[in-house]
Amino acid sequence: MSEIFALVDCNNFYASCESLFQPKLRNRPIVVLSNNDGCVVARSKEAKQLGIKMGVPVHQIKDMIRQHRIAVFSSNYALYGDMSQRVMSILEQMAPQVEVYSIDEAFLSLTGIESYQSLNDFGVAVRERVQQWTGITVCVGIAPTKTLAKLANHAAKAYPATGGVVDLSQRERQERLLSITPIDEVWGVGRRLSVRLRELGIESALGLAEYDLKSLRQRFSVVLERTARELRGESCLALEDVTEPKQQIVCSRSFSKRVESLDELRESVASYTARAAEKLRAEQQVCKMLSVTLRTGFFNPTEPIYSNSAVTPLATPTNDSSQLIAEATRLLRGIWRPGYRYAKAGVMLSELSPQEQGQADLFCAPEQARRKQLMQTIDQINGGKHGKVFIAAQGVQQEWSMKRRYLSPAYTTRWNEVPLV
DNA sequence: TCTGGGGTCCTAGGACCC
DNA sequence: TCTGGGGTCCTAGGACCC
Repeated sequence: MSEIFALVDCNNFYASCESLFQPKLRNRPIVVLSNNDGCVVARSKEAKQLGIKMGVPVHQIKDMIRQHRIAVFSSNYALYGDMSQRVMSILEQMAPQVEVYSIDEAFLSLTGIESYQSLNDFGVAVRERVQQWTGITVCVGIAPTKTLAKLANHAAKAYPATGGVVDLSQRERQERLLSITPIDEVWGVGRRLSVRLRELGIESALGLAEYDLKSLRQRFSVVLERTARELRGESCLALEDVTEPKQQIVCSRSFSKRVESLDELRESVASYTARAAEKLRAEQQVCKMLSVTLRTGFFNPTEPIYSNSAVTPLATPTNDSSQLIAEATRLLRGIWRPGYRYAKAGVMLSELSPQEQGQADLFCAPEQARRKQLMQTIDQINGGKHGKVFIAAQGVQQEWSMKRRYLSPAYTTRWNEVPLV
């Protein structure tokens, strides 16, 4: 039996989440900004129509914002994460297997459902239910490989006449779409590769699909060869519905202002470490390696540039916040230099392994057991996220912490911010 | 003034071993 | 005069994704 995948992708996800709770914004241009309110990371349909590009720094479009009365939001990940879970749980009810691929998209396995339901009807049903139950509009692309399903989804978004569902299970339809799809829109072909492919005369997705596989592998890599095979309809990428444990955890942020003092840097690095350690504990893992990075800005040519990082192994693998903060602070002291205006710092935990459960506790030192208890208690109070209880080294004022001037309320995750009707 | 953050996979090349 | 070759492991860097 041949495989069938669907890719379900939310339309303009962050912007849709925002307008959902402010109906007067419907049909108006909306942009959502990156952390620190730096660049545009999401746009409503109307904002796209105004020609606002993904990733553009917000200060470059401030005239447009005023002129077209564009609604501007800081990223509100509490809201988007919660809406995402609602959408995903509907998909899990409807499809036998689901791979949550990102905050706003999921691959489904539809293998076998054709015997009792048309693929297109299934796509339409998914679209309608998600719309009705969450208010979010999705598009559905259906095809025998993930890469083709991506392409189908792209077409469903680009051509409203499709009604938001494209079934590419027929070979003739695949070829027609491949021939009109520019090479850089193929999943797995980024900016660099598309330049090199065009030099070889490969302009369209069809061009890549029909290119000699062996020379693709020789000139590029097995990855691109796989993409070409997938475009031909040969499934090389399986549905990964069991999530593998993470291999590394990163927490880094740009500051809201330039930071020079070691004290403030220490606060920020302590905060990022605490956040990373929370994620590590939520994963039920421990880490063996810790690294700290920091850098100045590099857009301003008049400022001296400096960037550095330091890494250390841990004596015993751990996920204890205070222990990790102590090490991170030590690393930071080693790479901090006075006289620079720092723009960003970050922490990375790596060489992760599963946390030992149960029995091992019996033999670990009482002090260690107490610390473990303390971390568990903190996580419980904070609900597994960062919250009210924290370690003093993180600082209280946090003047460096990121700008979020246009943050919407936590409509769905905080009782006192629930929308009133 | 103002330019995000968090991940994965693959490859080439060096170190080392026999 | 003649100075091997194959294998593994690790790391840094490049490319991609959202």
